[in-house]
Amino acid sequence: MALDHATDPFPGWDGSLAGARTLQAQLAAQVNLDDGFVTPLRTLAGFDVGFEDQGAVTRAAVVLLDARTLQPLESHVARVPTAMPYVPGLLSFRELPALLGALAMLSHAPDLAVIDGQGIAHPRRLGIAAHFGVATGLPSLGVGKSVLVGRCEEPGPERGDRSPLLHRGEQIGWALRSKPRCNPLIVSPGHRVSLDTAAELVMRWLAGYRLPEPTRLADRLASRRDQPR
DNA sequence: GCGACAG
DNA sequence: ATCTTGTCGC
Repeated sequence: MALDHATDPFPGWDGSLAGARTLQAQLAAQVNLDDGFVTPLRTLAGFDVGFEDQGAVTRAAVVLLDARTLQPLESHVARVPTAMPYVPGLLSFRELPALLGALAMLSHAPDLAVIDGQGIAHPRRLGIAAHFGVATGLPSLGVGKSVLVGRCEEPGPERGDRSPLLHRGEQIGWALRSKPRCNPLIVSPGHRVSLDTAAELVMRWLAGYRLPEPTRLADRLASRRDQPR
């Protein structure tokens, strides 16, 4: 996928942490929470990040899947020098460059991107999945394994049970029981996906595991401590 | 001021 | 995220 419309993910950023937070607030205003993806979805892209050389290299994996069969069509791994430490709330400034590198390796743009981490379930409503969506213009949503901000009730024990994740009086996502006896997933919209749809889509992509297929397959690629070929 | 804090 | 094998529970 040629990045013809590639926009700078950090426009005008001065490199400071304060500047990063200010930029997040600005970019968050561009997030669209109305469903704006093609129906029916044809392709999905799952993304995840891992590290090599004690963190010196950031490795982003992407897997393109057929949205109907959930079968993988192609996958790639991008490696870029790590430029930022992990700072809670600023994850996208550390991992987005690698994710965009992986996206650029796809032969075609996906109809929707599924990213490991939060969408709008973030202090300033711009978790990495939302940031990715605004930067690329692609519909996106986040699937996290734990909460960054907000509170929620423990969802019921059945597959599909869910409870709203609340923060400052508004719903920012869901705690979703994707599999019995497993900790709930934290699902939130990224860009061009609504709150309700985000949870429904993730349920649709489950195949017997805690993680939905797009992120499960990308995870497997991103965290292999071997075959750097 | 003290904790909490995606990956 | 990463360092790391077997082990307990369903």
